[in-house]
Amino acid sequence: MPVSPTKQKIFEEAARLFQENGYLAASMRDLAQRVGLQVSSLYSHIGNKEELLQKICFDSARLYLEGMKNVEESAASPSEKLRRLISLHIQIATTDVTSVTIFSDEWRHLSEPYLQEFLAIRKDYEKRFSRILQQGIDASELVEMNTTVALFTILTSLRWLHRWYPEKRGISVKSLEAEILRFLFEGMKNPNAG
Amino acid sequence: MPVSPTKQKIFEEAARLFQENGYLAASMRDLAQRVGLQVSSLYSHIGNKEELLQKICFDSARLYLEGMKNVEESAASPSEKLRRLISLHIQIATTDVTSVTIFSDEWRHLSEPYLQEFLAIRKDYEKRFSRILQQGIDASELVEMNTTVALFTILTSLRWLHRWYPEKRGISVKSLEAEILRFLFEGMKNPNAG
DNA sequence: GTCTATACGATGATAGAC
DNA sequence: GTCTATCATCGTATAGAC
Repeated sequence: MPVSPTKQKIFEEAARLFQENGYLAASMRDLAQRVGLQVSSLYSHIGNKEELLQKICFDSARLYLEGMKNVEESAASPSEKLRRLISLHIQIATTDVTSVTIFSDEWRHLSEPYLQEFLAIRKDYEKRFSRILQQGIDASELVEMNTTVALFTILTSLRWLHRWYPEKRGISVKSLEAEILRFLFEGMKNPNAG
Repeated sequence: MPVSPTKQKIFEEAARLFQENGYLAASMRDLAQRVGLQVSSLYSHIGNKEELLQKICFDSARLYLEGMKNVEESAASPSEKLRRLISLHIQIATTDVTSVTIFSDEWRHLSEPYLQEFLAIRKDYEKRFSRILQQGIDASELVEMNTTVALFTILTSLRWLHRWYPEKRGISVKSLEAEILRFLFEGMKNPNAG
């Protein structure tokens, strides 16, 4: 079903506004001005402010979950799956910047029951991510390590991209990805160090 | 100069409140209730709400800068300096949880000129961190790599600790630190992989 | 669907008595 | 320094005319 152009624009401007100011500091008055409507007119298209946040958060979550599903169903080795997951995060962070920022930082302003639902999805994602790490260890492709520490170090380490990338387009996504993958897999120590 | 006990308590409760709710969602009414005063009485001790945020942000910044200075002035090798810096971050994140959370996430609500001042300090810190990375590369202790990517990957990768640590005391700071240092320096690939 | 007008609560902050 | 009382402002959201 098609979404009306006005509604479309409201969601787009909301994403930009939430990213710039944060959800709480972004007012419906600001949003209305950007869209070119009176505040009350917004409510002909949406129910309330949080609905905007919900859509952004759960749409982003879906991107990650779909990516995870693809990776899980592939026949790749555990470490190759891991590479693809990291690549997925970089891809999303660099192509859907506004959404990812909100998804990453503003989900905490969801009200119940959406907050619980969101956290459950995230926990599920982390669990499936951890499982792949463990499979890599079991297959001796990855070194023996605490998978919880590894999980959060990996996931968190990718969370500067969506804030940093829009400003510094000097580096291509391709080489950025190669650099990050090398860092996480090989570490930064020179193996030939004296 | 000593700080009055009431003022002390106001700052402590503010730190906790800001951490739990975020700066914007934390109201002076909430704070007054926690301190056990009427709202107006708070203003006998502080000028305004943002003053609380400023103190927390710049106090935290000072911790990192002092740590950086100590490391820079030491005679250690570049990679040893890097180890100490990472250790510093882990130390601060696990001992000063409330402040670090606010320092990490809520600085953006500083108003001018404090915001600019804060960003300048942070930029200075990142520059000095990068310099040590570059020295490590020049000394062949670290592998050839993009120092910007490395910088942000390292700094960001440590930013889950202050959110995660308070709940999961199962692991000691010592072994947490060892695990993280190993991950960042050696990577997660098994060097003996077939 | 958009407008004008408005309701209504919460916010940070102040005035002035004690 | 603390209190009670109050202010001005801004927030989300609604009512009802066109």
